[in-house]
Amino acid sequence: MELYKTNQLKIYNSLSKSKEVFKPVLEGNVGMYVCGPTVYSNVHLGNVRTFMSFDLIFRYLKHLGYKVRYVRNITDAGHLTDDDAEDKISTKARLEKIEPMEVVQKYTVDFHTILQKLNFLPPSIEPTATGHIIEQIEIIKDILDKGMAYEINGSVYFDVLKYNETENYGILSGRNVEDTIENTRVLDGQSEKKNPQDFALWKKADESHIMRWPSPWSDGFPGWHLECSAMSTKYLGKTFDIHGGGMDLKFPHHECEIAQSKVNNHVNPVNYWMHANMLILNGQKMSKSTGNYILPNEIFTGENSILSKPFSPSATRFFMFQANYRSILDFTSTGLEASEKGYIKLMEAIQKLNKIETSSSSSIDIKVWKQKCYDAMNDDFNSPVLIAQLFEAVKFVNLLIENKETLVAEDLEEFKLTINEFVFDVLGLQDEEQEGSSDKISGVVEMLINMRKEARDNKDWALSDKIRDELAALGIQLKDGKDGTTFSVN
RNA sequence: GGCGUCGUGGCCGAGUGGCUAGGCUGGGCUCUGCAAAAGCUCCUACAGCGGUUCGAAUCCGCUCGAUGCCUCCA
Repeated sequence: MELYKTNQLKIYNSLSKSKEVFKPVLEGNVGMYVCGPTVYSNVHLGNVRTFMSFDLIFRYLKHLGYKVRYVRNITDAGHLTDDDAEDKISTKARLEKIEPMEVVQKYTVDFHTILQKLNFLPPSIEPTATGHIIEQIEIIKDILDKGMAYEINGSVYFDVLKYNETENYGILSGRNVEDTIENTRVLDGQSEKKNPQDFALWKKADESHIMRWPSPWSDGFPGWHLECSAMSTKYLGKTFDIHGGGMDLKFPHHECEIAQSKVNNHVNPVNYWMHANMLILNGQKMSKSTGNYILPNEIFTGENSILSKPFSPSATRFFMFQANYRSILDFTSTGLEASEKGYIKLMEAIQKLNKIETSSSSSIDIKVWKQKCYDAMNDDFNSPVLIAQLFEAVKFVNLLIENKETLVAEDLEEFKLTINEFVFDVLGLQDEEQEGSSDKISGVVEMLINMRKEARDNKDWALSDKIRDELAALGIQLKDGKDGTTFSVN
């Protein structure tokens, strides 16, 4: 039987600001849409955090036995910048003297490379904005037909005030339109809009604009928020289960998506809105535009002044998951160091699992422990609490090795299976140490361990310490236990 | 200015009324030829002020501080 039938998953819904029991539209199936990156520069660690949070969510939903269709888009059409009315991708193209789609290609490849290093599962569908211009134009036509948008000088704008007469613009972000009127800054080039809070569905392109498509209104490009409505509806339906994204997209992006879809389809597009919180650096949000960011590759190579050393992808994943996805997380080198040590400790315990011997009785209640793991994840994907339970398991492993605790064969199997499922399938960690050391190296080290044992038996401390110290210098640490010596590669 | 979020022990980070996070660091003990590893153990905190309550880190109010959004942003 599928696990979701016996596990009550609760999800924090940004729309209701509370945890709700998760009930998908279609039993056993989940439709999830996450706003992907705008591919005009290298993806930074802050971007990665959001996608990693949803990678965890995707993995756990799958683990529970749901059939998940996970759609994560690539925004390759660019968005307007506020000062020059030129979109980001064509700005970058001019700067680097290459074609816009070349920029898109370059940074899409970078995005995929980074996520692969970090052991992300690929989404089910990864649609692009430029591949769905026709769908977007159709939605604009429909919104115009329904009288919720107006055309001026070849551009089309959504009429927020009119929409708000019958619907609630601000339902997600907690704003009300009256406040928005008073507090919207006056920006240049927006005077053609009826009201400052109206947002563009279609923008007419001026002569210099490279990325442009024909439409009934002008040669131009789609507005800021339309692509996600178009693609989520196309692949997941008018109402789907989960829509995710970074906290900074809540307003206006997601608010606008709701408005567009509501007019277009007369139903609420999303049942559960999920927002991942920001990763901060030097006390401020990581952001491309302010230059306050760190790139994943800089972590893997250690080439950044704030880092004391390089850190592996799995250590980075572990660091992220030691905080809840809804909390602000502060990125520091010392924080990563602490997580790395914890991660190594966990991996070492897993390597020791097959050395545990079975017993005629169990002194640990594995079912109780296992349930705590599920309880943690069922409580809005509480990965830090899951990790705390995994450290409980580490303690168990060490005690079992020393025969201070015992397990019968059946319990031991369940214990091993549960650890492996949560560590590798759900958290998506990898045993990098194991992969780094080949069988040949293991054989050589085992040989040296045996030689050292002979030396120790002969009380030849000079030789035994020499073997130990020289191996340590090579990054191989020997660990003397009651039942012999083991080693780990750093 | 408006709409939010947050303020937990040396550090990072869970925790929404009474019971415990967990990791890292540091101290002690056990084990060990020594060391490391491992185990046990100690350092027991909730920004401030007031209120509700038999009882609050947890609920309410105010103050202070931090931060996000309000313009593209994960």
